[in-house]
Order: sequence, then structure tokens, then C-alpha cells
Amino acid sequence: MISSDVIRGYNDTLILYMLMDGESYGYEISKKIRTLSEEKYIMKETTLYSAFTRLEKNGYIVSFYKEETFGKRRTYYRITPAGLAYYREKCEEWQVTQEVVNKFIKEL
Amino acid sequence: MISSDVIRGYNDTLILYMLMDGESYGYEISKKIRTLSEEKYIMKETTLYSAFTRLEKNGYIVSFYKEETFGKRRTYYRITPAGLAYYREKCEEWQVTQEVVNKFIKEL
DNA sequence: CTGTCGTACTTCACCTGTCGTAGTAATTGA
DNA sequence: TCAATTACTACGACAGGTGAAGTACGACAG
Repeated sequence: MISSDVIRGYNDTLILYMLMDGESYGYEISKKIRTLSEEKYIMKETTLYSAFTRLEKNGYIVSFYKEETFGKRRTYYRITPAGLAYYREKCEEWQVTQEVVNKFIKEL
Repeated sequence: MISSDVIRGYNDTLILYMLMDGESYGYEISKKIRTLSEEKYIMKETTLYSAFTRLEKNGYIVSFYKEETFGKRRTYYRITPAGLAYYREKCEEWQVTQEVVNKFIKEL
């Protein structure tokens, strides 16, 4: 399991990635992150939902309600073009970050 | 240049790496990080020095004074066995982190 | 029909690490 | 002689993550 402040700068990116193949909602995204990371990273609920508000405030995602079954409250999210652009930036930044950090890592 | 909260969880690790080939002091470490990262990461002074206090409190480094030239105040730091162990843990964690994050990164 | 589990969140106060700003003080170079 | 570099220290602000707790609905077991 990975400590949280390593991923800190990338929580938003992970969420955006999850929204790239269509809209989704909190609980689903959380589970997907969990399985895709092979249980190595579990995003806390509070982290996830506060990330949503941040992302929406920044215009990277939009939220809307969808009631499939009566009474079930679910907020869905969709990625925006700005969100996609941000995601791409972050991907590039990640490449650089890897390179940089790897210079300080000794295998043994 | 890399944003700070990407590296956030690894500032301590970078510093420890810098102390692995012998004792050093703040200003020197800062410069070394800068050059080793090819100017892609510049650790802020405040970040650096507050990391020193944290690392020392955790027993990962020890500090001592050395006055080479008269009047020059310099605090030197040396890595401890605990610090080395912590560094190694962090290196392993980093490998996992890379793997995990890369699952969420699409090249394009 | 009752209780627990899973789904799907929300609120809030707290902590940690980083940052900006500023200040100090000595040495070095032009 | 004056700015730049070296070598820090102090302080307050801020952002993001966390733990704890609570809400509310549906499904399913006993």
C-alpha cells in the first residue's frame, strides 16, 4: 500500500483518468481505482469527494444527477475538455517527475 | 519544473540520498539537488530546513556544527542507520508508486 | 420484521508539509 | 563600497488528506 502524500499531487489525475471512458460516480470510481491499482492504492472517501468539488470548481469535470432506480441518489461526473487538457499536462509532468526522482533512487 | 506536491512525499528521501555519500549541510544539499535534477526541481529553503528538523526528530539524521573558516556558521548533517533503512523503504515504495501511477497514465 | 451489510455520500475539525515573506549576518567579488 | 552569494531562521498562511461520525436507502438473512 502506498502512502497518501506520494500520490497527493495525482489524485485528481487518477480520477480524471477514470472518467475518460465515460461518466461515472464516486463509489464506482473509488472501486475502480482500487481494482486497477491491484489494491495497492485505496483512495479515502473524503479525499475522493473533496477532489470532486475541487475538480468541478476548476472546470475539469461537471456533475449531474441521474436517478435510475427510484430514490437512489447518485451524482455523476463527466470530464470536460479542460479536464482532458489538464490530464494530459499531468501525464507529461509525471514523466519528468519519474525521471527526476529516479536520479535519487538507488536500487539495492 | 516539477510542482512541489508531487515530490511532497519524497523530499525527505532526496535529502537522505544526498547524505549517503558523506555528511553535508543545507546550502550544499540544496545546490546538489538542483544540479542532479538538472534544474527540474528546486527545493525551497524553508522546505529543506524544516525537513532537516523533521528528519532529525525521527532519528534519520544527526546534526553537528563544524567551523572551518572563522565565523562561518554551518550545520552539518549525517545520515543514521535508521535513516538508511528509511531511505531503502522509500525506494521500494517508490517502485510500487511508479507502477501504480503508470496504470493511470495514457501516453499520447 | 429486524438487524446487518453494501451502496452512496456529507460534514467537520484537525494535521502535516510546503510556501511566501522577511530578516539576519558573514564572506566574496567588482 | 556595495551588491551578490552563502547560510541560515522565524512566522503565518494555505491546501490537501484524514479520521470520525452521521445519514439514508435497498437487499438479504435469520
